[in-house]
Amino acid sequence: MRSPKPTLTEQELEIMKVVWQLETATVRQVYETMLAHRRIAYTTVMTMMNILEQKGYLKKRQDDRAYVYRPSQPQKLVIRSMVREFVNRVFNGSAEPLLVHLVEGQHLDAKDLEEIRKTIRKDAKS
Amino acid sequence: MRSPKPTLTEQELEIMKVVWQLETATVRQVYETMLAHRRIAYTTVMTMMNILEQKGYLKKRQDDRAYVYRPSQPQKLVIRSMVREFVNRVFNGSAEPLLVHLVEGQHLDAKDLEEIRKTIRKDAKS
DNA sequence: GATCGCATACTAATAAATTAGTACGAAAGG
DNA sequence: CCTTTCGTACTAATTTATTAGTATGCGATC
Repeated sequence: MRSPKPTLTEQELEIMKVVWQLETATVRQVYETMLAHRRIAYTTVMTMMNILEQKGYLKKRQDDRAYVYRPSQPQKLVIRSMVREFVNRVFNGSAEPLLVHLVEGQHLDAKDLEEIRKTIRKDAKS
Repeated sequence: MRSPKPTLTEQELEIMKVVWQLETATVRQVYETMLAHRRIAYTTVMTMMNILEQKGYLKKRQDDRAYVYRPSQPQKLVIRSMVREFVNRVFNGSAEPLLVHLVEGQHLDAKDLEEIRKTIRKDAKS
């Protein structure tokens, strides 16, 4: 199972974000957290967490009465591969045009740019 | 019709890329182009181009026997809003972390970074 | 020990995305 | 004119995504 993991759908990502946030979570905890943002059924959350486990994004472990889930990969890694996929899909794999869009599209303000400059400098030395 | 256009699905984006490339295209032209990359039926392409027209991404005009389609918006604009959406979905709207991912994730090589530095400098002055 | 609360397993309804088939008309070629 | 070609319109099968219901079990409480 050297999983080239199936990709996360929109809703699945929402769940993953919550679990990453909580680090470890039961269905109920995720459910409660999501309820704060939108109407959703407990069983919906459960179904999706099961799917996420099948897809290899979550691991579950029995604990007392309920399962406790935890991410099987750090958020950074997963998001990184989502970025890679997006770049492939939209920009045919080349990241530079994405940058141009970000800079030109007012997605980034002056503070961001300063941050980036620093990051680049640091990175460029290594 | 102040269209907050429905978003493009994966396959629809493939079609749009071809049409942007050709600037103006019939179903057959798009079909031929796509055939070079993968097996697909003529009618599939037609169906999708109809959907794209309904969604407001393509305009058609009768010309001789077949319709001629053209993009109703420039590629840059559409892609920009896809980027915005992605940033919203994955990074809760803040673009800076995306940058960090790009830089750290070996998506960008040294030449890219130089390019970006220039872009940023230019942009920062305005 | 019957009932309530909470958990899971299993099932399923609905919607959206993807792919394509069939019918049919116009025109082009013989 | 009849057949082939190419085009559209309309229909639809299949898959994937999204959302949730129902059945059922277990432990705590009255």
